[in-house]
Amino acid sequence: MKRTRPLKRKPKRSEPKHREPEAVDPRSIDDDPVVQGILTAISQKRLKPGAKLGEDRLATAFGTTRIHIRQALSHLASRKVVMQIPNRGAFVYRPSWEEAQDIFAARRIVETAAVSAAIDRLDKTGKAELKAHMEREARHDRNDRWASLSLTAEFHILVAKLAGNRVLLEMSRELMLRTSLAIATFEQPGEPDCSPDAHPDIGALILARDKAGAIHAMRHHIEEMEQRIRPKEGEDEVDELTAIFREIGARVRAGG
Amino acid sequence: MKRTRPLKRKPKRSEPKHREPEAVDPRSIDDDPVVQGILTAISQKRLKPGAKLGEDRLATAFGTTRIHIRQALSHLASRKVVMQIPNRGAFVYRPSWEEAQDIFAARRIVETAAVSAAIDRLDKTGKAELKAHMEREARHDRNDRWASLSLTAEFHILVAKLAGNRVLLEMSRELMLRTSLAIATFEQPGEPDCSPDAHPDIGALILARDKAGAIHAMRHHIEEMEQRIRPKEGEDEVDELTAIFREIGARVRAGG
DNA sequence: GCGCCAAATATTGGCGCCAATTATCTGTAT
DNA sequence: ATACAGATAATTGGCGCCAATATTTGGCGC
Repeated sequence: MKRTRPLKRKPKRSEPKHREPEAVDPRSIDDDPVVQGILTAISQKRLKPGAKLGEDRLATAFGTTRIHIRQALSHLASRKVVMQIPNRGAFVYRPSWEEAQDIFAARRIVETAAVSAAIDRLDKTGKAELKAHMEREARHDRNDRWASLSLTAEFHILVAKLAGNRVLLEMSRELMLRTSLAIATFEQPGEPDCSPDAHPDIGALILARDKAGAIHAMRHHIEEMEQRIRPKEGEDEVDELTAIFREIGARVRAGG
Repeated sequence: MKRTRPLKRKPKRSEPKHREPEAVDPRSIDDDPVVQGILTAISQKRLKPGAKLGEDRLATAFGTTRIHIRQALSHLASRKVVMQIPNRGAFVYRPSWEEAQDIFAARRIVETAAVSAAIDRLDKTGKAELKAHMEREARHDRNDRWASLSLTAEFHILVAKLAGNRVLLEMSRELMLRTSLAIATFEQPGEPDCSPDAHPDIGALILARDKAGAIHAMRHHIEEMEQRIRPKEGEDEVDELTAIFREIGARVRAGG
């Protein structure tokens, strides 16, 4: 009973009728700190596939309640980022070898199409964004593994954004995440995810509006990534989560 | 739990070394009856975009509890099939005009690639499945609108299945659903979703392994669907009850 | 009659408790 | 020492209750 008069934004209330779900801010669960935290932890490979995501542990780490955690986990399960097993809990999703290959194949399809569309509708703003990203990627510290991973993902997301299709952008985001899981599951130790020189090449070809060349470069780039993973048989992961979540939870509480 | 039991403490308990979640039943929430019910109701256009999905009503309708309904609704919200607004409830998702166009553009990308892959790996089983579906579609009752809609969707899903990529298949399923919502939102009354002759043509071209022809036919087919929708300005969406009562009132006034 | 304001109602959101299930630990026998 | 079995702790799943918010209804003034 504190805000008796929030004063709706538009005085255009011609309809005394009710049913209008529009005109409300669609704050999604994607903006949830827990979801964001787990997502970044996964994309930065700080959470390994198969790791257990206990509800109580996450709740104390993020400083929220268990119900909130459950909502976040079931959302991530719907996006196939975590795997929920009845009465056992939630685990970071571990794709099969076939699924990993399918993810890369899907990325070849989606991202080559994104390159094509991005070139078609490339304008001044898009060129500036692309150049700015290439600057950042050229200048970044290659020894900082987390920054490298973030920049790598951002490049592909930026290309999808330049394509101007929000549905395609969503699909690219999902595929990027699942690629992280696929690579984390099947990578050979010590190798980077992307070859460092691929992104400048692709970016330059996009800026030059060389559609065939850019598409070929992107396809080749994704194939190169795919060839760095190998099927593997059995391995058990060790639980190292407490420290990670403690740190992430502290950062979230601090308001980072 | 932190200090719920100060009586007996055995801190000797080690960290839970979790078993690898393999060899468990992968029963997902997609198999949930509520999710399936809402999904089929939407794809059959029995639930219109913007319709309110009240928890209590759904709970009594499906004969289950409210918590179960909430899980199903949040899952569907993660898949962008329903829209959840805080403190207001869940509604059938209503895409914007731009999103509807993006959905069709994404389908052109994904489904032409699916056609290509399907032709590449077409084998005896695939040919048989395709022929069987074409038989069913040729023989079905065109006046049964729900059956027509189901068969239409099944054709596109079958092509995605023949492509042999599960990730691509998931994406096609999502796009089919969202297409249903886009068409239901922006369709002109009285027109069918798919032109009736398009599927046999595409199927025949796939069976003939005419890759360029099949891709072109699929792209044209999707463009044809897209051209049947129009943006609507006067968004005065009259809700169902007022429409019914308006009609009844008119009839009463006319007939005495 | 029309439009705005306030009480009443309905619906959603969240938290605590307890049952069900799983995983772990301990004890005993081979 | 290993293996099996029972007991016990920990974790997840589900339900009821109650607060918070939105929607509808009723009332008042113009």
